Amino acid sequence: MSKRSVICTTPREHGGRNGVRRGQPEPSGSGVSVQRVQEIPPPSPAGPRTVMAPSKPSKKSAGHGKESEEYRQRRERNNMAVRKSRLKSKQKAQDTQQRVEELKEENERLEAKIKLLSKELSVLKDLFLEHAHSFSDNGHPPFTENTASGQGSNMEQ
Amino acid sequence: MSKRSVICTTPREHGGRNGVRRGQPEPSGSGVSVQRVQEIPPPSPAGPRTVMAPSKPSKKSAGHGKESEEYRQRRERNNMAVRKSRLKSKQKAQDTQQRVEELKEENERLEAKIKLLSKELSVLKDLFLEHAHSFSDNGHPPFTENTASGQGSNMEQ
DNA sequence: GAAGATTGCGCAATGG
DNA sequence: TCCATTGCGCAATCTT
Repeated sequence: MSKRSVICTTPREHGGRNGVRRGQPEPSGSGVSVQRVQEIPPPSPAGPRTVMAPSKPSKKSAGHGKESEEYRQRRERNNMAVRKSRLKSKQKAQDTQQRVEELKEENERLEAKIKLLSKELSVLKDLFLEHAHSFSDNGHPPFTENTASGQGSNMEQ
Repeated sequence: MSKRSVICTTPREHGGRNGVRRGQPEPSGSGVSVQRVQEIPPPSPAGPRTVMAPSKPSKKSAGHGKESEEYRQRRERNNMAVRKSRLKSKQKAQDTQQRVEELKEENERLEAKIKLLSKELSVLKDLFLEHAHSFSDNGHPPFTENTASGQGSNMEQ
């Protein structure tokens, strides 16, 4: 069923990395609020390790620190691309599903039509048989083509 | 159409680690305490960074550190579930796509069959018309049912 | 070769 | 409580 998870959608933030990023205008196309919250409430007791962390983004707006400014901009763009791509993907899946429904419907229609045609054929054949002698009198052989085979059972799907 | 509402105020930082495997990650402050409550995290420390360090096996095996041991176990389980779920999802999408192909093929078959039946019907009708007089001689009116209408054009797809 | 599109992966919230 | 789903961000790739 449709599920509308109302999850929190923090536009940015979540940062897989440590989150928190310096203010960046960045109008994320989605038009989401650019609110950003704080994170990491509980400071780790033992001692926060910082392994891969570049260690100190003190001056983030540095010319082009790998982890600031341009980086952030690229991340944001990629995030948008990802959202877009996923939306598209989802849309496609939905379309495919719908296509299945449509095809199933059409199939039913076609089968119904086949049934009808078969029936008509059957009736006509009966009529033919019923008056076969008439043709015979005229020198016409009843049936010669595969057109007529049985009565109600035609089809070999 | 799942819509996302902006409600949650993500307090914690997501540890979107990179694809690297984390042997013994030590989520120092992962604020995993509260759960299911989405309220603004009162504490808004000025120090925004807090880089969560990936490893650093100091002594994470603390008896039950909120962010170690049980936490890690749960995360791992969830990750497995996620992988499984995604695999399943992907599989389903693939199946659906395949279903479309199958249905399309069947549709073609059905249409071909309809074409054939229509042709047969047409032929029979022609025969009927050709010998209509024979029936007339027998006192049979040519056609009375909707069964026969035109010649080559029957039905409205 | 940089920008955008995909894809795999992990996290967290939520549904069941 | 556990597992399943789902939205999201990051990073590696692939495509353009």
